[in-house]
Amino acid sequence: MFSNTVKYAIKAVLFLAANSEGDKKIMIKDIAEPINVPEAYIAKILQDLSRQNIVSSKRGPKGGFYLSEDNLNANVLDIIEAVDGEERTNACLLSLSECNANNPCSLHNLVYVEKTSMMQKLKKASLRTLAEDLNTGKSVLPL
Amino acid sequence: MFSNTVKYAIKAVLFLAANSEGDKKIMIKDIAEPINVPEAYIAKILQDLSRQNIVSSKRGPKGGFYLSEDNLNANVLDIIEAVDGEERTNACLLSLSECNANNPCSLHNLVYVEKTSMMQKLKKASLRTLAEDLNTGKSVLPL
DNA sequence: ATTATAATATGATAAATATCATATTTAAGA
DNA sequence: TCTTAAATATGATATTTATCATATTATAAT
Repeated sequence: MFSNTVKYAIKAVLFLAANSEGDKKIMIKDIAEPINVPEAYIAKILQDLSRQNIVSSKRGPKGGFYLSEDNLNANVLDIIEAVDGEERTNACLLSLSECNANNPCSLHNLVYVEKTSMMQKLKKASLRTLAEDLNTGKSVLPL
Repeated sequence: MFSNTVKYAIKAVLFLAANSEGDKKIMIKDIAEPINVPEAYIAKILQDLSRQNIVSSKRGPKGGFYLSEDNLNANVLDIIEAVDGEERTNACLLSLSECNANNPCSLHNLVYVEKTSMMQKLKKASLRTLAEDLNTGKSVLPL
């Protein structure tokens, strides 16, 4: 469903959301280990997300990654689109360039409702909320 | 969402479903062109699907690919799983090995309903039905 | 039987994704 | 201001996915 990069990105951002309070910063190695993602790889992804203002960072001693209040208002779809590009999430399941109710691919009618609803859900849930779920034990971060 | 291979496989099989009546056979090149997929690539995919009894084939003159009555009873999920393997379709969105209601990843609660429902739909619709939609103009095959 | 035709098997190449490694830059603290 | 700690930038390697090419095998028709 999602690429490794997207999964890793989501995990890392949610880890930050759940673990950095205020402007407390977390180093790459302290992110990589608990979410079980190769350090150098998650570093590259976080650097990219930082450039795109999905996460915040500071270098030097006592530096690291964190989420600003603004960052916390983002949602999962924002992360997915930052990594994969928007076209990809909106793309037709069979890659028909113009796939819509008037010109539906064979799967469009079948799963359009579910697909749209899924995207909505991913867009509605803020990182703040998801972090709360993690901290109250309502959900867990993958190994 | 799906890999190119899966998309191509679905397109090719649906094309066969919609265009081979009875035991009329269609050659690779006459499949590749209308669905706009590289000939050598779709050849490889169809050979694989043939080995897995998703499609039927016959070599030599007047040979080609077709769907037996039995093949026509399959569904889209069968194709996806033949190409990608079953694990992949059932996998957790964040790759948590044990992701379920008791131990849900951060996205599980959020989209489990939609994801499950989508899989159900892909499983319920037989190739026969989807072919009919194509032939009655209710849906189109991607370019 | 021979020929022509079509899938099959196999392997080579290319492109994209994932992973590893490291020199450079920024900033804190002594 | 020097040292150290952190992200950043960059590029190399590996793996997977996608694509191309071709020799082999089966079969219909002559």
